[in-house]
Amino acid sequence: MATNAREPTSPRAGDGADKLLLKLRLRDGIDAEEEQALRDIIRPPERMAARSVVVREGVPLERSALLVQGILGRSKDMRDGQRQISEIHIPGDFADLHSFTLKRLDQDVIALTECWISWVPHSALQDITERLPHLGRMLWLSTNLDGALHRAWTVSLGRRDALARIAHLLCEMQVRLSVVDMADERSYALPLTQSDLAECVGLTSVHVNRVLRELREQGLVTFRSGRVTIHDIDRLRRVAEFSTDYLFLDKRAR
Amino acid sequence: MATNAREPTSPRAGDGADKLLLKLRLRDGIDAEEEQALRDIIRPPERMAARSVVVREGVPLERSALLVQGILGRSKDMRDGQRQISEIHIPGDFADLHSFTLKRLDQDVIALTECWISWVPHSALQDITERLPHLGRMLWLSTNLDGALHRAWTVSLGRRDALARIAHLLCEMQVRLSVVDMADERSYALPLTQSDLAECVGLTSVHVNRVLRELREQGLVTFRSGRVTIHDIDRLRRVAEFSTDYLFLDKRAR
DNA sequence: CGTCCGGTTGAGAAGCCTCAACCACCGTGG
DNA sequence: CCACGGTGGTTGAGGCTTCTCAACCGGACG
Repeated sequence: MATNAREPTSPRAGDGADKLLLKLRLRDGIDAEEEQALRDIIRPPERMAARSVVVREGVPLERSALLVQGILGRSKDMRDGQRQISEIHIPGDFADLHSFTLKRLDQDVIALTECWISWVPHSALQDITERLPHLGRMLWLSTNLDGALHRAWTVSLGRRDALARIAHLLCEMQVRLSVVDMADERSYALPLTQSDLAECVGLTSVHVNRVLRELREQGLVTFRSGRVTIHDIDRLRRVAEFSTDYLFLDKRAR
Repeated sequence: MATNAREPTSPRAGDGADKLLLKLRLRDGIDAEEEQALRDIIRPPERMAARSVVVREGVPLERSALLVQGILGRSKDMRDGQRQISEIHIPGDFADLHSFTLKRLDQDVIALTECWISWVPHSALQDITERLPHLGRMLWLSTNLDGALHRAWTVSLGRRDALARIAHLLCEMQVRLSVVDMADERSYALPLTQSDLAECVGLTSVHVNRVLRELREQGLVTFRSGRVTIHDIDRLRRVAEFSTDYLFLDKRAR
C-alpha cells in the first residue's frame, strides 16, 4: 500500500515521519514508543497538484496534513484579488496541525509546488494526547513554533523595509531547511516564483524583482530559477536583523 | 490571602480564572473537575507597573502569565529603536502560555497599562496534560487562537492600507472584549496611546493620528482618551474587511 | 510557431514617513 | 496658587519607498 505510488518523484511513506522526527528531536528527545506511535498514525502520502487548494478555509476538518515533499503556504485571499501568505511550509511540517483544536482553518492551505501529503486523523492525535502526553506536548510545541514564525513575520511586515524583509525570509528558510537536511550555508532549493515571495512579504512582484536585483548586486544573495545562493551569510543576516532565537533550535525537556 | 491587596483597583483572585473560563467555555464545555483544576493552579494576582517588562525575551521560564486586569502586549524592539507589537492581550488571556512548550519567549511581554497578573507554574500545566487531557487540549487551543490572531495581523500588515488596518484592529478588540464582558456593540475601553496603536499596526504615531481623524470624520469610529466608540459597526467592518471567522467563536467538541 | 507564464525595466503616482512646531492636559513643586 | 515640565495629541510641508500601469523579453509547452 505504502509503496503503490510509482512516479519518479513519489516519496517513500516514511519520509514525512523522518523529517518530522528530525524537527522534533532537535527540540527534545523522542523515545522509541513515541516514534512508533507517530509513524503508526501517518498515512501513505498523497499527491497534490501545484497551485491546488489543499485545505479550504472554514471547512470542518477531521485530519491534519503532514507535508512530505514540496512547499505549501497558508494563504488569505482579499476582496480585491490580492493575497497574503502567512507561513511557508517545508517537508516535515504539519501545515494545519492547529486544526486539531480549532476544527477548521482561518486561511487556505495551498500547494505552491507539487506536493506529497500524509494525512493524520485527529482521532489519532487525540489518542496521543491521552496515552502519550509528552508526545502530545511536542505536537503542541510544533504549533507554537508556527506561532513564533508568525510573530517574526508580523515584525518583518510591520517594521522592516523591502530589502530587509526579503533578506529575513531567505535567512529563515535557510535555517528551517537545514534542520531537515535540505539546505547548507551556501545554498538551497526554493522553487517559488517572485510573485509567491511577494505574497509572503506584503509587496508587489514588481518590487520584489527590483529588491532581488539589489540583494544580488550588493553581493548578499541570489534568488534565481528556484534556487537561493547565499554569497555572504553574515552580512545577509545583519541586513535582515536576523537571529535564530525565534526558531528555538535548542534541545530541552518540554 | 487572596483578598490581601487593598488598593481600589486590585482584582479578586478568581477574576482571571472567571474570564479565562468565559473564553474557553465559548469554544467547548469545561466540566467541574476541569474548572477546579484550573482554579487550583492560578496564584493570587500580582501588580505590574504600566510600561514595565513583564517577561523578558530569551529568559528561561517556569511559569506563564494569566492576565487578570489591564492590557499586555507582545513586543519586539528593533535595532533602530522602533518596535512592533504582535499581539494585544486582554483579561482572561494567557500572555505567554506558549512558553510552556517553548521554555522561553521570542519577544518581550510588556504592560501597556498597569496590570494584574496571576502566575501559573509550568509544572502544574504539565500535570494537566497528564491528568486532564481534554483540559490540556483546551489550553493548546488557547495558544492556537493566538496563532489565528497572528495570522490575521500578518494579513493586515501585508495587505491592508492604514485605514483598514486600524479599523480591523478596533473590530477585533470589540469582539474579543465582548467575550469577557468588557465591550458592547457601541463602545469599549481601550486605554492605549496612539503610539501603542502605531506599534500594533506598523505605522508611525503621526500617521495613526491622521487615520483616526479620517475614521472619525467618516462616521465609523472614534478613539479618544482610552475609549473606542463605534458609530457604525457594519460599515466599519466592511471597511476593515473584517469577519469573526478567525476568532473561532463556535462551541465544538475539541 | 504561437501562447502563456514568469521575469525585467521604466515612468509617474500614491501612501506613508520624517521633521518640526505647537497645543492641551495633568501632576508636581515652589 | 501658579509656574513648570512631561506626555500625548495635532497639524503642516516635503521627501522617500513602494505601487500602478505598461511595455517587453525569454523559455516552456502544446
